[in-house]
Amino acid sequence: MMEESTPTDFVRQMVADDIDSGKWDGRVQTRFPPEPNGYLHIGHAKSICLNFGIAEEFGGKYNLRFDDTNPAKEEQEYVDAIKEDIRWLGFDWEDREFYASDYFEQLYDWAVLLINDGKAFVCDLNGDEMREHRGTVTEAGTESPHRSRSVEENLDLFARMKAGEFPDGSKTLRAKVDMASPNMNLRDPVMYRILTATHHRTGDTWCIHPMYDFTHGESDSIERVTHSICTMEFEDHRPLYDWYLDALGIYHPQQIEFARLNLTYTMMSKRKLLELVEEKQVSGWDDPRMPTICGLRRRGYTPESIRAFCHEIGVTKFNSTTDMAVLENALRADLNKRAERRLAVLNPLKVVIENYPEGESEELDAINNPEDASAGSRTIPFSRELYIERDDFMEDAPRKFFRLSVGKEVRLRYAYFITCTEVIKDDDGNVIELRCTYDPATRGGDAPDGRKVKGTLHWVSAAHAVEAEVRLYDHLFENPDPNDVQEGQTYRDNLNANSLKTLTGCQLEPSLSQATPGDRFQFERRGYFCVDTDSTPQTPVFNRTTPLRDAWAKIQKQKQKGK
RNA sequence: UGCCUGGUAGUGUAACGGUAGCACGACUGACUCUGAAUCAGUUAGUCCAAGUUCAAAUCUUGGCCGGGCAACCA
Repeated sequence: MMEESTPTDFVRQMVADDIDSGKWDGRVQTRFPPEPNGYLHIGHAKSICLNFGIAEEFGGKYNLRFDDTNPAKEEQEYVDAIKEDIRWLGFDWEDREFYASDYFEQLYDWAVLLINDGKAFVCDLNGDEMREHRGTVTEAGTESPHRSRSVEENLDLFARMKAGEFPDGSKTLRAKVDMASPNMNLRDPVMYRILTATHHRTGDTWCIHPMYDFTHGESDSIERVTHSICTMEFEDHRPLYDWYLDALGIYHPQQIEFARLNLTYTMMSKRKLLELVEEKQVSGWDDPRMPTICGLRRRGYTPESIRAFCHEIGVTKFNSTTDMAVLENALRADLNKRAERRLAVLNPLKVVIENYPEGESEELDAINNPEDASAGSRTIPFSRELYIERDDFMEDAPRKFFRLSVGKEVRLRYAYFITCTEVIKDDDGNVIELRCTYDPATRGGDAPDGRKVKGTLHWVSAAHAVEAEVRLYDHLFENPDPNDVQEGQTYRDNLNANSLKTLTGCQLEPSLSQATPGDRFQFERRGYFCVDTDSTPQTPVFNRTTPLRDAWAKIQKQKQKGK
């Protein structure tokens, strides 16, 4: 149990207080209630980590419950994807996988009970009429003309609604609360609507389906949930949550609201994410630029980094936007510790070592992960013709440029010191090849005479290299707030045209030919990369998960600004 | 305009009437066979105004500003 680990946020505080006071007999029971109408995103991860994390920390249980009361929008595909994502995040709900639709029978009985108590009635108003009767935020609504129907008539009508005697939308069951309430949710809310659609679980058994408000608290009650944690937009619904439970006189959990996650350069709106997918702005829900769990997974994020992030950002009730850099920091911190290093040249420039014998090669030792000795080492082949990164060479190099240029000596990582002697250009003046010499005495990367070089470059042996496609990703949106657009524009106008750059002809060290989809590496001096699901042994495809911090790029950027 | 909520460095958060702290970012510097990582340091904050108190980010009152709510969605 909790020893000295003090509560870190107001929700945990509340749970700890309840344990101390014995409010729920020391029990902690939470739930994560997704609607299976879309894919989970990083915002859901925050909720999952909160709900499930609290149960874990306080020795309680957590349920996965699908809030599937709207067959028009929900699909089995989403149920499967949601389960996969939560499992990947590292949570196990054991046998506690529930569906609101499992409670339809009980919910119906409870609705009948409310009718019998005179607390619910069948209403014939259509959508437009109901809207007119609802009033406005400043004016009270007017009661439905059907509000005073007798219990018998209501019972009869509701039974016939269930039996399918009336067309969709022609009648509703409504709670009799208060048409004058300043809280719109309490103005005789709809409990049931007639909606004929095949449900992914109940099929065509039901033509009436309960609304969220009449389902959620009741489901929590059935599952003996102690703390029903949800996002702020349900705060106004809490009075109704409480009203139903009290009217029914059943077990009454506590609803607690927290602020949803916002992240810069992306968005969490399920509706808009769906639009991006449907409009083919991205390749799918798992496009590596998407904030979805499956997108992050394909991008190369680790579940551990996502959980660490969710822990770091805390939980409050005020709306805020977390800097994407915080997520990236959690990612790099994790990957730095576990990703094996490899040498990979993304934009190859050919280098010929003139004093290295033709047709020969040798194996050099390379450390797999300097942060983890147990990762061991590997060998990489070296030969006369190599590739280095194009921007590791400059003809007119500034003083601070520590890399290669004519007459300068640098180290090839784990290999030799080389000095550039000549630049070869094509007819247009483009650099197409460098001629260099190497110092055989520096084998392994150290000079016996103790001389130092300022730069160390990554490289691959041309003859041994594996050719690959590499996809470079950047923010999906230009603006930190995608919805910050001019009049008449939408978030679409904010899409970053350069969010995906595909590089072909990249040259990787040969050990990478063994990599399989999902494998993560650090390409030294470049960033963290993972093998994409599109990858095949013939044409390997790597995604750049995130670049390494780049002090040199920063210096250049500052110089450009200064000019 | 009514109701519900909330305002602490640039950003995200902590401080439970008693020294405003942490993380990310930014900026220095050290170290370096990754211009990475690591280490050290700098920067910068209680929305405003009154009040209560020996003492207020915290309590009171009044402003100001932000978010949510008028689906037979969740």
